[in-house]
Amino acid sequence: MDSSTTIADANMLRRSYKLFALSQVHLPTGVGSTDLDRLDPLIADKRLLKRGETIFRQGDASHSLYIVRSGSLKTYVVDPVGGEQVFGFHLPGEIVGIGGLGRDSFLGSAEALERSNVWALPHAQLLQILDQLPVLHQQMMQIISRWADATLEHLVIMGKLRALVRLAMFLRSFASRHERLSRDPLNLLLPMSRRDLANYLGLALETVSREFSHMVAQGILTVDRREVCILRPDLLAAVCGDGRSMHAPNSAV
Amino acid sequence: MDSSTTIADANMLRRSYKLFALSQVHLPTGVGSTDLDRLDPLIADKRLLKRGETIFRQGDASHSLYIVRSGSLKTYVVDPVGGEQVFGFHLPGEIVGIGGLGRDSFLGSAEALERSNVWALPHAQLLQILDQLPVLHQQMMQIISRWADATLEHLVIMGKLRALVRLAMFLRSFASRHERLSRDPLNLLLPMSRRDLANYLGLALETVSREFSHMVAQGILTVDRREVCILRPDLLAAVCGDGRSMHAPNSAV
DNA sequence: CGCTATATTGAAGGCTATCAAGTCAGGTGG
DNA sequence: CCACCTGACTTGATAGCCTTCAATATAGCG
Repeated sequence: MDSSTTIADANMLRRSYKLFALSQVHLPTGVGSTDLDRLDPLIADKRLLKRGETIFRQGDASHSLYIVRSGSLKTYVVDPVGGEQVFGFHLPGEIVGIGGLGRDSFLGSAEALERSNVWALPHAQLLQILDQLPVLHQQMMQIISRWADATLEHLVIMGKLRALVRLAMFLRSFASRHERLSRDPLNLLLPMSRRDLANYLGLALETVSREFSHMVAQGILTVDRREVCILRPDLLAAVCGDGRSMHAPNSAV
Repeated sequence: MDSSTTIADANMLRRSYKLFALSQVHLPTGVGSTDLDRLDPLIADKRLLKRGETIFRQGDASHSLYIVRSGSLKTYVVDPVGGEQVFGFHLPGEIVGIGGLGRDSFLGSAEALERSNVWALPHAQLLQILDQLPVLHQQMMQIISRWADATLEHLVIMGKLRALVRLAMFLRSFASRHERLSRDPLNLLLPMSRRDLANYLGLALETVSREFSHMVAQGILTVDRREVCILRPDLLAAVCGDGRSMHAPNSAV
């Protein structure tokens, strides 16, 4: 990295960070909600969604990316026959609609899991900004990169893992996202229903419930509705590590 | 176009070429073999891989993008415990990068399934090529978008579909890629082993073999080792359409 | 020619889906 | 305020698809 470039871009970067502040990308300390708040007047399209409302639906014309400001969303596709497949849950600071980039329409739908605030960022505006500030491309790439990461992780989970391991891996992943939001990574509040979670994990609703109970019985966590408390992070990690295949010995403490 | 835009795009591509990693996408249709052939003298690093050799391995420093010229590859990740998960198979004309996807190192590995020719596009050369083929600038998002398409299709397959349906969907998808290569879409030559295919589909090796036999028994196709002949495309499509859930009646013709 | 890897096929068992009943929380209306 | 109802969740029993173990057959290869 060339330092003069870094310095020269510093100003633009600071101005532009507000676009991506608190996004999925880790930002330098000091770039916080203040910068994001300065973006406020630039965002023309702000929406307050109630539970169950959608930002966009599969097939809608795609012209914007969306930044979750509060609340949470799920994204999913409906396959031709009517089956639904959830492929992500999105917390504040995260960006949805990436699947609509470079296409005329969205690949899937995005629905609010609770009362949520969402900011729309039109592609045109985004491209204009990126053209003027190449430095931001790295930010953009990291955002897309994170999205790809999450998708690949999802694929691994769906691949050939036992139900217990799938749930454990999800909880660990969700906990780390919780932490990024300065929330307690051991006290999770799941915004999604058991049905959505089960769908995401490629399991039946009842199986998810059963595996929750299983971990509670082992003292790994406590569960009260959608409130999950991780009592033994070490055991939770052990569950993920052990269950590599289909045949995991129950003897695994 | 002004120079600043060009520079901006170049930066964007420089930052983002790693995103092509693990993609199943084709080059944009506007970049056909003619254009690829024009690139020939520009490509310094052309590699002939034997079966089992890798272009790159998970964790290697990522500095190049790869175009499959002949043969075929598989991309996969090895999860911490040793399990392997195949993400995709890549035919001629398709792009395989590696990608730390926004990182410095590759997210997975790419291995030749047969004797294959692969062109490497190091960072510096990529920039030159992009200057000569500005169409790539405009279509990069579409390439990413196609990658997203393929990944989501993979997710749907792994989600909650019966083994028979997974295999049928894969065959249809593979047939369409065959067709894009001007090959007979009804006479497939699968480059991957049953093990890799099973892994990709999230099934056991034997299950894939069994479902092949099942379709043969129904007269949908003939199978001889890795040679698959689709006799009844209509029935194959019906299999995909019917088996939406876990409980598909065997009565389906 | 024999060895190895790949693939097919069979049998038994397990993990998970499905069906079903029951519990609980939240919202509504009398 | 309370009864009722609806939806979300839990728990149990059964069935089924797929995995695993095991044996066999065939193609590729030195």
